[in-house]
Amino acid sequence: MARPREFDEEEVLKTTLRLFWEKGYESTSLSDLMAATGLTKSSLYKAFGSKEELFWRVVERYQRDFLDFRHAALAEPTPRRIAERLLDGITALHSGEMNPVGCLELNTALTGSKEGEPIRQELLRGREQFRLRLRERFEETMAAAPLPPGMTSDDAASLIISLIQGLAVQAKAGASLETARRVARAALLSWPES
Amino acid sequence: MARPREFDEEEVLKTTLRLFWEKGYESTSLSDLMAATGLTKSSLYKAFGSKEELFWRVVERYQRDFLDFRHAALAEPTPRRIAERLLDGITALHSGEMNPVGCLELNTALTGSKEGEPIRQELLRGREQFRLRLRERFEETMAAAPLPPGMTSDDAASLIISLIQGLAVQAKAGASLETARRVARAALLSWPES
DNA sequence: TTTTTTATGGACCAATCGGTCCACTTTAAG
DNA sequence: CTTAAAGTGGACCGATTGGTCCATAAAAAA
Repeated sequence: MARPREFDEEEVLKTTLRLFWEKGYESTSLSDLMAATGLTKSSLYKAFGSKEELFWRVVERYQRDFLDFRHAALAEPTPRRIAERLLDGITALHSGEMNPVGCLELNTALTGSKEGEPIRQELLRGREQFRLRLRERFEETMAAAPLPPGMTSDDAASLIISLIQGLAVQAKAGASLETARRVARAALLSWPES
Repeated sequence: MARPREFDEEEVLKTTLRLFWEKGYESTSLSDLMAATGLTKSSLYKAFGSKEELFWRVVERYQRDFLDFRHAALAEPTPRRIAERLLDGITALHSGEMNPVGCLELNTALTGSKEGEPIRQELLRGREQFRLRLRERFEETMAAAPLPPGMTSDDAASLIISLIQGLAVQAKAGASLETARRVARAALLSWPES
């Protein structure tokens, strides 16, 4: 019963996702968002509340649309298969032609002003939560196929997380798809086949 | 033949190193630097030229004082020993009680405004240069002791670099010394002892 | 057609950014 | 003692930051 939106919210979220992904939260300015979406500040704030709320909407979409491979990976029946699918998924994510390089969350989480600290903390919490889920799955599946001898599920989870972050940094630095693939393959050399 | 400095340049560089290290280049403001050093903008600019020139002075010191373990590592006689010393060095760096967490260069290199782009590119160049030196040393020393079977010197160098970056991210996220040590050990499980 | 409700454009805000400028001080050389 | 050179403090600069406010526009409900 009022004036209708002149823009497509989905479209705007898609556009802002690309921006935040590429530059992280703090380095993406309202001006950037306005220029990329064609919207005015008023429309953005009316529709999304604030820069931060818009960001969280975007993170939600990011996880749903681009980090979905994590669920499939965790469902695999052996440690090696889990690790493989995780590293493959990350590699594919970073080499997607249409995707900005790097990881939205990592690009946001590393540095920034004091104002951005709560956001970084929150992202960090999510990452640690995933690490715990990964460790749990390693624990559950190491009966089906062992981890590399001498490696605990905790070691393995931390190692894989470190590799994922490392690959994200490399991607941001311009590493090629082949490089990422070879790193992933090399990292798993000692992981027993199921 | 003029008025003498009222501050110790070494001391100022030490202080600004800590700031840039913790927050990266762009997230460290002139106000931060002034507050931490007790100097005015005039003194800083007179002594160092600009924020960027000061930053490069600081990077120089960082590499000299904190990244020196890389030289020792590259001088080791086998691939595994090289990799070990690199990962140990990074682990020690990130767990130093007096050090800010994370890596000065990584904290600067990931995101920022368009103005900071040249700085990020330059840091990136240095990183790639080190990767090439590492690959070269793997190539030279793999006669003395082999790399893990199926891993080329290029794979190995990219893998170790990825791990180093990953460990830096983890450190920034608050990972403990023990965690870092276990990741390093786990990563090298399949590397033949010399 | 009038009223109500929402959307939009743009002016405006204080705070902060890196950087410049200049008056003033302090020292050593002459 | 004068002069020249360098250091210092602080006012000032334009640009940019995220965010607010209000007048106007548009459409559905009455």
